[in-house]
Amino acid sequence: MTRSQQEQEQEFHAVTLERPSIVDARDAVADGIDRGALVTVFGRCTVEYDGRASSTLDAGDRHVMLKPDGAALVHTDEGQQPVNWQPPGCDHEVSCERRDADADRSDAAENAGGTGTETETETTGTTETLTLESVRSTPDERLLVRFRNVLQVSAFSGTDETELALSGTEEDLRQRLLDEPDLLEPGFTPLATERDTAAGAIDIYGEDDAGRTVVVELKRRRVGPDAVSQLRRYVDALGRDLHADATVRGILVAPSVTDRAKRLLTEHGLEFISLEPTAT
Amino acid sequence: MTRSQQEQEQEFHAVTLERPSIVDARDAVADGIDRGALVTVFGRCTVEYDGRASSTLDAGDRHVMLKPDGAALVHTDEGQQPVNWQPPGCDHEVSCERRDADADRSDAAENAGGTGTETETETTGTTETLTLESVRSTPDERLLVRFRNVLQVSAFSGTDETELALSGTEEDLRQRLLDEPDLLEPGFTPLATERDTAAGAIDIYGEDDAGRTVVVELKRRRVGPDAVSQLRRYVDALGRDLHADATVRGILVAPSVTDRAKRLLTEHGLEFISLEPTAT
DNA sequence: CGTTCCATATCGCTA
DNA sequence: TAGCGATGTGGAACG
Repeated sequence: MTRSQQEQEQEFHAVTLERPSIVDARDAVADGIDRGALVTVFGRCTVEYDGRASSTLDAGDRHVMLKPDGAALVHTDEGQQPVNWQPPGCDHEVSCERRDADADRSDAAENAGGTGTETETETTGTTETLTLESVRSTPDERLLVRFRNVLQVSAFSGTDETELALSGTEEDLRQRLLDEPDLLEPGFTPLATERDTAAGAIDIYGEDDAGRTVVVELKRRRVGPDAVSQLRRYVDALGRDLHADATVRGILVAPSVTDRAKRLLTEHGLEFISLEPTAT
Repeated sequence: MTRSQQEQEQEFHAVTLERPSIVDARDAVADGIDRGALVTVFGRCTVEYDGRASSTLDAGDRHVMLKPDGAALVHTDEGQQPVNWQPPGCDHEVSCERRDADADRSDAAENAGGTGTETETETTGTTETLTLESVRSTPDERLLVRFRNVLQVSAFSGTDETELALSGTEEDLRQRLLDEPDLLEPGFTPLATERDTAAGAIDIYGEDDAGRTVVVELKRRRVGPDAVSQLRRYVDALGRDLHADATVRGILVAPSVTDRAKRLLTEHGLEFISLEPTAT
């Protein structure tokens, strides 16, 4: 094995502790963070969040992931979304805390202090907690996870230089229409994309065969009222930007529209063309 | 230890395999899924998705989570969001596949078939893959993760009966305004919430001290043009629903607005009141 | 189921 | 950094 291969191998590994002590867990998490690893902790914990909003979560068994870019994720056994999280850019800190054994059940006891209740209880078995804290600024946000029981700590190292190749996006729909403008209507001529107006940028700006200005708003999927409002904003703004007498057509391009959106389109003299991001 | 405690203990545990064989990994994943555990796999894999859109991801080291509710998450070491995923409601399947060693680098070789290239290569060391597949319908979607190298498989069992307590939401802002209507303006009287119109439901519907109809749209944070359009839709719709001569005021309530939104408000004769979800 | 709208939305781009 | 709009948005409430 060459030196290069050794280094690569060294980068691709996992360290796992099962049922570690709180202190061992702390050391493993700290080491993983220091080495730029992706760290996971599974166990019984409470969660507190304060920042754009505030939340608390009582004790339960959850999976926590700390990423080297500063992101933090707390997952329960349900849902695609984490129950609590922190965006990339945070500083992760890990520590041990000696807490009142009742504190995790009721934060009312948080300020009780060492009043002799630090003995073990039959339900918790320990008064020590593994504390994970992820903090960032702009906006100021703080996530706090306290484990009273840790079943597993892991630190994963690896490489991922690849990029996702995705198709079926609004960008694909745009290319499809620019490649074949007649899909909108015969004689349509695209003149610009992302054309700026006082209300924002128009997806596709062009002219119809009669020389009338056309504003095209693209959506990759079935649309509701919000997309109609968006198109309307652009048509209004362009009408002001150009002469007051100029005729501006607004066309929504999407696979389909809801009934309410259809009504709004009609109400405001806007049009709809059914088109999907990829050819069927 | 009582029987009840034993059962509870049995529910809270983790099974971990480090550097398992592909076959052992398959068995551990299958067992975890069968037992309703949260299963994680870390290793070098490729990912394919097809459904609402389509995507492919070349080989890299990633963390995969399979939840008992059918959700699947593929995480790299960066970003809060998974690089690929599947929503709850999927069926997870796990299997071993014998594949052409080059197949994971280029799917062009996928249909090559057994043409004698199944010998091990120096870079992969094996031609077997651990394949995770998560499928659902409505819409038809399929996620396929193929591991060439598995560093860890874990299956976590636990309980989480708690619910998140969250504050600082739009609902809090609504309650704040309903409790103290003068925060909007002296003499404001709320008459209904979620009042339905042809354009959708109004957050708060009421009257000012002069008996004029008031439409209030709430946002928990700083708003842009979309919120103004939304308010405008409701005001327009209510104007049609009521008599044509009725005066309808539209008031946007949020912590702050962007310049462009401010301009749109003025353009359409709408108003703005600065208010946050929670008292400062 | 589909529709509608909120979200600690997140993410990428641009001025 | 803030604004703006897309997202395989996800999720809940409602019809």
